[in-house]
Amino acid sequence: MKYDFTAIEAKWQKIWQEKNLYKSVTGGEKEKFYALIEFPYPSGVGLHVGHARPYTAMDTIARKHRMMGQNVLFPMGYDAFGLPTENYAIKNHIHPRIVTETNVKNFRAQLQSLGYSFDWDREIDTTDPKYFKWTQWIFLQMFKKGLAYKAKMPVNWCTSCKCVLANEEVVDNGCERCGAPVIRKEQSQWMLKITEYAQRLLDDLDEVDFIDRVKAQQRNWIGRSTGAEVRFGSTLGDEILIYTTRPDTLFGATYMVLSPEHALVAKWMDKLENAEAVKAYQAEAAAKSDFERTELAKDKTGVMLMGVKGINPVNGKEIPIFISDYVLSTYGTGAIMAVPGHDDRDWAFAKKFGCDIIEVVKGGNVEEAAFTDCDTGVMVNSGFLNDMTVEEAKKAIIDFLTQKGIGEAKVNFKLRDWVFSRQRYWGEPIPIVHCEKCGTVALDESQLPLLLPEVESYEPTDDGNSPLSAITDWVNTTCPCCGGPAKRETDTMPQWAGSSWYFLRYMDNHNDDDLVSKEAVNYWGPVDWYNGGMEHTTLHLLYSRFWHKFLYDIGVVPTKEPYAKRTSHGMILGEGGIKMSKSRGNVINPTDVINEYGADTMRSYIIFIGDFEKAASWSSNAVKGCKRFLDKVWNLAETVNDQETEYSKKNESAIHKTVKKVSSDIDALKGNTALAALMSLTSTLSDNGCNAAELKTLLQLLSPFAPHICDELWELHGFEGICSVSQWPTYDEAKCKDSEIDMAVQVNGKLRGTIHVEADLDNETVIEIAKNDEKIARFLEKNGGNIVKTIVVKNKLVNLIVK
RNA sequence: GCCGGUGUGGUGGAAUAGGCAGACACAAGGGACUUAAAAUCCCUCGCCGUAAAAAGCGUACCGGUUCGACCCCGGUCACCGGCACCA
Repeated sequence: MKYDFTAIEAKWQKIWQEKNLYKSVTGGEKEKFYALIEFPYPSGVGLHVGHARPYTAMDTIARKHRMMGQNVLFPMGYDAFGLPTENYAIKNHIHPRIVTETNVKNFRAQLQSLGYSFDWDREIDTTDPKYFKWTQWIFLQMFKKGLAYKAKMPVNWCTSCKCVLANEEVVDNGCERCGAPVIRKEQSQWMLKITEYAQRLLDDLDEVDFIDRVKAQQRNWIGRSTGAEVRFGSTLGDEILIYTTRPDTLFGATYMVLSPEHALVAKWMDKLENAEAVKAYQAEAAAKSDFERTELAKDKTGVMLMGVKGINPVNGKEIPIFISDYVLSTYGTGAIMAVPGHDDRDWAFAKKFGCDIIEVVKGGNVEEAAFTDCDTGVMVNSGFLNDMTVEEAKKAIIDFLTQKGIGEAKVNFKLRDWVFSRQRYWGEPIPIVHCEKCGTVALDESQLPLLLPEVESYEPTDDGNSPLSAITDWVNTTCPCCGGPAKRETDTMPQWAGSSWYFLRYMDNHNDDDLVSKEAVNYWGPVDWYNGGMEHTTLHLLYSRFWHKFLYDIGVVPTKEPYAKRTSHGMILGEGGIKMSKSRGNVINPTDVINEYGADTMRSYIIFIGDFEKAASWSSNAVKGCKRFLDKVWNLAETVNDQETEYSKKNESAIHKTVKKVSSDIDALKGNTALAALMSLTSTLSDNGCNAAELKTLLQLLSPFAPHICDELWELHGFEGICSVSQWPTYDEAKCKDSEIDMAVQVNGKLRGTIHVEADLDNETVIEIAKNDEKIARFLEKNGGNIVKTIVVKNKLVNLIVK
């Protein structure tokens, strides 16, 4: 019989579905295992091979854990709100809901054709009102706790999407999604106070098993720094609050810099002798895009404020004050003390503007360059701090500032609050109304979900308003508080909203009364293993940790962290290592591969392609290699016609070794070497002859990778039950050893031969055999010398040291 | 500049509690089967060298530790990812 993968795969996908084979039930005796992958955005293009990599890898893990007897939750859903759907809808005059439905249907079919063992009863869709009811509910809870607030502020505005972006969504000064330039725009926006959770988001990284690069990237993004806030005086009487990480260098502060937007500048404007120049600089800075502001980084610009001086609180010295855009209004206090002797930027600025440079830490030459790498230095020119180390001085100055009431220790974060509103149609409506009398009022929970109105046009507007603002029927409503006329909030939520909690909904997706039941979340939480893309590290992954901590605080979830473990996969590149793209025409469609070679080949190849964490390039030839392997397995199975239940002596150790290797490799995300081991085992069994017991184990080990062919061969050989839910084979450590082995023989650390010996011989015997080996003996004779030392690594090698 | 990572045959990649570098596969070459092709099977396949061996060289580069280093340590270079005037 031929290996007819098309028929086999259709047959088994149907059986799995009909039997609900991969259903997970909440509760029970079995140990739970919650495996999660990032749900896709169902775009019109369909599933990409880039999706297939993490999905297939996690499917092998889920399948193996299920076979090991665990209760596995492995769900799938759709993150379906978002701009591409909306843009497609606008262009083709189809409602985004219809577009979404079509795309989801297509995605589901593609996912099923790959044979993933999802529990399809738990499928979710973020655009389903039954789902986004709870997204809105969480927003309301945040609003009630003061974590969601509206603020007018400069925001990132994507010129193409006509919509604001979160800081996390700006990449290289462009839009993360479409790449169009991002400009700054003053606009009133909904914000979420993620900064309130900054310390906890940082601290709790210690408690989770995330790969290091994810942790490092999140730590970087949160950007904690410690230092002090210090109140400087001014000759106009106002206090100037600055933040510094180097309070020890306070005596070296020779000038101050305020950001151009700093409130004191406006306050002082009337009294400034050069108000015109100052205003001109402010206007110039405001007109600069973020891109220009960073482009010009090397050349410092600024204007001195004439008519006011700062007063250094530790020595009473009057120092000049500048405004310059190298000081950011959004970080710290928007004002700094400049210590040119020990900060590169201050040094560059001081040189250009002729400010004094004072050395306060010995060790460098501050006339040549700022001495910044000075942790081990000793203080000078610093009054009572003189002769202290930098570390001692930091402590002493903070004590001093605190005592005198002119400053205190302060922690700062780079993390900013999350800009949460979007001026687009296809997102969750924000369940808020604006009432002239009562102000900003939350909808009553009983009014959730707040549905999107039907509209004729979803076109975004240039004036910064959402398309919803034009739907007066919908906008005009009554205030839930006073019953008077009120207007609905017309901005919608960003795509990251629905994905910030979706893993909770999988646990209990049919619940109409709660976001998730206590029973379900206590049983399934936290996610045991979450795999996803590195590109989400400071977006979705951080946001969802934040939401989860909030839900923990209000008692909805029992754990501080949503995910116990996080791994990440590398990209799949096109043939020759070039990025896949439509314009290059090198995009691989999984469906084409499945049609030509079958899902099992597709799955095997995507696992075999290389190191899971690294980028890998597609190779059509290598796909054929995996097909050949499955053909070999098929052909091998055809040679088996006995009813044997024990492994043969000949194959025993090979089988045990392979069970061991495959078992550990799957959980180490090393499916590539697991498959290599299975290829070797298949060759061994082909050479030695294969009995039913051996075939059975081979099929079980291969099943997580290529489940269809294994279920089919299992059935053809009359094994009991279904292979993909059979019990995972075990191995005996003692039987993983060969009775005879090859050992390397080195002389002075260089390989000179090998000996074939019984395993586990004692050192003396091995050394004797090695010395008397023909090749070695000849070598020793030729090169002379006495053996002065011998090293034996058991069952591996002998090293003879000769002088 | 800061943080993280990577560097191994023609190619994808194996091998790290320091112990035979190149598993497994792709490509290439040779052979068998075939009227022929496809498929399949067998052999070769790091460099250099040889009739064949042997010897020599080889995991980005330089150096160190060790009986022994792709692996550990110090330094250098290249590339990839993230952040970036964050005081």
